[in-house]
Order: sequence, then C-alpha cells, then structure tokens
Amino acid sequence: MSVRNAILGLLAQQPRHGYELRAAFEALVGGDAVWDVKPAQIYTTLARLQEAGLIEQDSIEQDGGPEKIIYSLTPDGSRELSEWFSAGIAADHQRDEFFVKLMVSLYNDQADPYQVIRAQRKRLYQDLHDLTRRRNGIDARRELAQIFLLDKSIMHLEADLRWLDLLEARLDDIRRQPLPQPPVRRRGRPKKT
Amino acid sequence: MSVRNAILGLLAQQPRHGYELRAAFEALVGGDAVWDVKPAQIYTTLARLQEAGLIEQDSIEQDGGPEKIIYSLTPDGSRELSEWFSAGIAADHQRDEFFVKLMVSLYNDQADPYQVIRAQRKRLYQDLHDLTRRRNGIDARRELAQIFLLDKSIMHLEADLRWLDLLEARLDDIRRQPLPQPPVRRRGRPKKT
DNA sequence: GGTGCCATGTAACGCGTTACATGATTAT
DNA sequence: ATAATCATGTAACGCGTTACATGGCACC
Repeated sequence: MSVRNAILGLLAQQPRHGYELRAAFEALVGGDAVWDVKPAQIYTTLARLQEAGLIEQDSIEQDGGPEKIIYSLTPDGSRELSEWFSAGIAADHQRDEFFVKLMVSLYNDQADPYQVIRAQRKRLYQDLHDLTRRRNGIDARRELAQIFLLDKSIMHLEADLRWLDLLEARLDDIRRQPLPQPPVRRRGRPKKT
Repeated sequence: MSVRNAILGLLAQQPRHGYELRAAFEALVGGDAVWDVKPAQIYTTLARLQEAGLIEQDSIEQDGGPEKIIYSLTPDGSRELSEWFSAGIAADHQRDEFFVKLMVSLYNDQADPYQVIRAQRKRLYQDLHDLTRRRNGIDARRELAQIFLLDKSIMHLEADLRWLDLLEARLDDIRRQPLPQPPVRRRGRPKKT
C-alpha cells in the first residue's frame, strides 16, 4: 500500500502526471538507489486509483513534448489520505522468511538449524557493517529520508542479531530433551479414527 | 517465497498432498492463528513448483475418501532447498509503509508528522503489551514456533519504538531551519530549460 | 439433516516485478 | 547519429488475497 498512498499524498500537494509522480516519490524516499519504483507500477496504480474514484484526470498538458495526463485528488481520495495519516500501521510479524526457514530446518535432516542461524548471523553482520558505513557518510540535514531509513534498518538489524542469540539459547535449552513434534491443530470436530 | 520454500522442505521430509501440506505448514509455524495459509495459495504454488520441475506428482491415493495427489521432490527441488538453507536472507528495509507515511506527512500541510509519529507509537505500545502478555502464557517447551515469533516481534517493536524517539529528535534538530525540499535526482543528462 | 471436516481446485483481484513498445525532444 | 531523458503505457508473471464451487464422509 505504500506507493498507492504515497501517490495520494503527492497529489494532495498538487496535481501531477505519472512521470512526475515517479520522480517525486523517489525524491521523497531518498532517491532511486533507495527505492526504484518502476513506471509500470505507477501507471497501473494510477489506473486503479482512478477506477476506485480516489483520483481523476484533471487536464492534459502538452508543451512541445508528449502529452501529460494530469491527475488530481477527489474528495474521496482526500478522505482516504486523512484516514491513512491518522491510523497506525501494523507491523508485519509472522510472514518472516528466516523464521520459516529455521522451523523447516528443525524438522529436516538435510539441514542443521545451528548452521542456518550462523549463516543468517554472518549476513546480518555484513549488512550492519555496510549500513553503518553508509550512514556515517551522509549529511543528516540534507538527506533526511536516507538517514531515517538507515537508522531504522540498523536498529532492526541489531534486534535481529539479539534474536538469533536468544534463538540459540532456546534451542540449547530444548535440545536436551527430544524435539516435540509440531502439533497439528484441527479446526473443528475431529474425525473418529 | 516463504510458503514456496517451506513446501519444498516439507516434501523433503516425505511426499505429501496439498491438504496435508497446508496442515503441516501451519503446524510448523505455530497454528492457523499465527499464519493462516489459504488453500488457493497451496494449490497454485504446487502448480508453479511442478511447472518449474522442482516437484512432481508421485501417485494418487484413494482410501475411501476423495483423491489425494501426492507430490514429491525432484533432484532440482532438493538442490533449490539446499541453496535456501545455506544462503542468508536479506532484511527488507526500505519498503516500509510507516516510513513512507512519515515522509509524505513532512511535505503535506494536511498532516502533522509529530501526530503521525504519536499515532504510530500508540499502536506499537498496544501491540507490545498484547504480545508480552501472550508470550507469558505459553509453554516454551511445547509451542516452539510461537515463542520464536513472539520473541522476534517483541524485539522489533522495541526497536521501532526507539526509532520513533530518534525520529522525533532528528525532526526537532532539523525543524530549527527550513525543511529542505527533497532533491529530485536526474538519471542522466539534464534537459536544458 | 445440518455442521464441519477432508480434499480438490478456479476466478478474479491487489501489489509488485521484468520485459517490451512507442514516440518526441535535447545534448554531444 | 546516438544516447539519454521525457512520457506514456501493455503483457505476463510471482506471491498473496478473498470468494466461490464441488463432492464424500463422519458425527450428533
């Protein structure tokens, strides 16, 4: 939903056309190195927003070059934007690929969970090192977006590293007794066997 | 890619059919309350994996009930699984919806970034409270997956809360001087205006 | 006979991706 | 010329979602 809502926000500033929205979005998040939005996403999203009645085609400019289809917010779009601003955003725990990998490795003799954890730790340390170096080379006053993102990434990497340590400790604890089979939960009345 | 790779891992344990895979996956990650995989995803993913040659239809069982299409790993699938185990997984920074919201709110007079931060902090505190309560009510030896996930979520929530504090500090710092316009980076040779 | 599992899917959509296509303008 | 930007899209796919559909069997 990020791009969709960001487009609403950018159109609230002023009406714009697709190409301009793309540039504005990338400027907002810190450049195309940080977040390279593909034109396809911009234009398909614009089509969906228009379909939903949140934006409308305002006018078509043509100053020598190709046509520019200018979009602007509708009242419905403005309402949607306000709701977005006032609501908190749910952190997406759960859908974590490393977690899935770890669980799969626990019940798979092809894999060693400790090895899986070590591989992940190694990668996280590399990432942490890269990010820290990058943050130190940035002017905090001019590259706002990038600093914000780097702050966040670094804090999350540190949290992940602490989590890996905790995981190992919990595994050590549990490995002294046999690994429990994951209980298959039934949804309703069990069938008699 | 989580579900896709988990299916490979589960089929490495033993050949299974779609319905069984769904149950096994949910058991692995801690139950359907944690991660409710829709049948549609299982079956479409199986079709794609078969198309890619990573799994194959093994046999069709029928013990009184409906047909069960049993899938098993191919050598290619086994290779893919091994690679998955040995590679680290990139943390997905950047595509963060709250970050986008914050940046949009900075350049939007309809919204107050401090308000946006406060709304987010409130939500994160609620989530943290809920998760902590849930973790305390779980037997760490029997509900492995849930404990792992709760640990991770809690650590990330704490990291997010610290990030929000840092954000406010950085904003205070910068607000003493006018907000810089986000620089629109050109990709190549600029057009002469 | 109803509820709910067991087991299989299809259809359509949202968000995001890569790849492709078109045509004009501008700088070297 | 040619490269690169300006500006618009389409097609097809991956992952994930909701909604719908079909049937048999078990339990009360």
